[in-house]
Amino acid sequence: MPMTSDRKVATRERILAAAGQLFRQHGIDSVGVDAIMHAAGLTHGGFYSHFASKEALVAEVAAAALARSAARWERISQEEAPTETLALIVRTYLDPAHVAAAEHGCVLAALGPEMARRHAARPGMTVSIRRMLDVLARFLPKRRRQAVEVLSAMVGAVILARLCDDHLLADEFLAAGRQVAGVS
Amino acid sequence: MPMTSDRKVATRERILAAAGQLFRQHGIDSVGVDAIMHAAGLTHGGFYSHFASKEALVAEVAAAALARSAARWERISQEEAPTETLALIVRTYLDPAHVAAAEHGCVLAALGPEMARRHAARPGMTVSIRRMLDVLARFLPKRRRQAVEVLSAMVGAVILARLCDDHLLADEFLAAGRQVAGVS
DNA sequence: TGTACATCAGTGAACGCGCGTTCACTGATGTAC
DNA sequence: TGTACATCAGTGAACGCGCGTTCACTGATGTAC
Repeated sequence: MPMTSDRKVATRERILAAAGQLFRQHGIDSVGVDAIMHAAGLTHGGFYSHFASKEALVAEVAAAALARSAARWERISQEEAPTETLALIVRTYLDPAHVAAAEHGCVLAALGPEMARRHAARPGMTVSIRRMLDVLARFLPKRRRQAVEVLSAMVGAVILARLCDDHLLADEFLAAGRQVAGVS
Repeated sequence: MPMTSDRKVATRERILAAAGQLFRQHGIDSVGVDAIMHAAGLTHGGFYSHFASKEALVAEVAAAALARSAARWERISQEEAPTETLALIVRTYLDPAHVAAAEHGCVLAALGPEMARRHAARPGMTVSIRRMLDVLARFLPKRRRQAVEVLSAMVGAVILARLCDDHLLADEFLAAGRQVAGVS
């Protein structure tokens, strides 16, 4: 085999990362295969050595980017003190920096409705949503029931904060999400 | 003046309604001017007698469709018994029918992130978000603070319910939103 | 009331452009001997 | 170890297509007299 498969895997992951960032920043339909490959340091023709179509890429990006978020929450829950975990997750999520930098933020808040319309993307995202709920539930007094409330409130709050023309109102949404989680 | 201006206003509103429905169903970038005008019973060339550009239409659709939601909440708050208002708004929003029919539902849940990227659309939406918060605050024990929590949770819950591959999990999100609002 | 005129909402062909995808090619790399 | 060969990730020109927008036009309607 010419070219180690390690190298191919690395290139593939560079494409996934570039696409994930550009999709979250500009939306899926506003970013072409050309722009993605350019951001990954390649030319557009090579795209089809890695993915069957742009739609196939979209589904993989959704799954990969959200799995990264879920994995980060799991890592925090293992490495940090149990009393700090929830506050760290919630404060990082409901932070003006997250509102401002959608391209590095949560896929649910950046692309939720767009991904919901692409049926191929949904199974991969559902898996990660469950993992995120599991982490939250372990650190909330009302467990699972409150985990579902907190995730809903966090996603909604970031989306509404990004939509608002007014920083004070945006901050109200972020504070409201923290309130639902019981994090000051 | 040929053609009564009433007729022009009616046509314009037909275009806005058609665009609002198609955008919520398929996303903004997936719907062309051609498809919008066809849905409004016209041909594409006439579009520019009513709007300067597709972007101008998008901003007007965002403002108009969300203003409709705000107006409906206000009407409910005036016409229904005060003890029923909150439950009616919350149960209608967090209903499987709303999850299934995005094209007739709330613009925040159907197009939030897409609209947040279009700066021209944000001022018009912020006005309606405030109106919706004002209605909710009047019927919630913790007033404004809880209104911001409830709107966040409702928007997040519908988006997450649409994203889930699993109806049971989707229903959990809807129930969680009702819980935040204190509506059984 | 009837006729000539002006207006402009709406038509449909045409435009330049960027999209997703294809394909013949290249050249760096791993394998065989 | 050195050489010939096979593989295939990545290149870049080309494709057909649908997009947003323009524009000369038409014909229904309101206005003037």
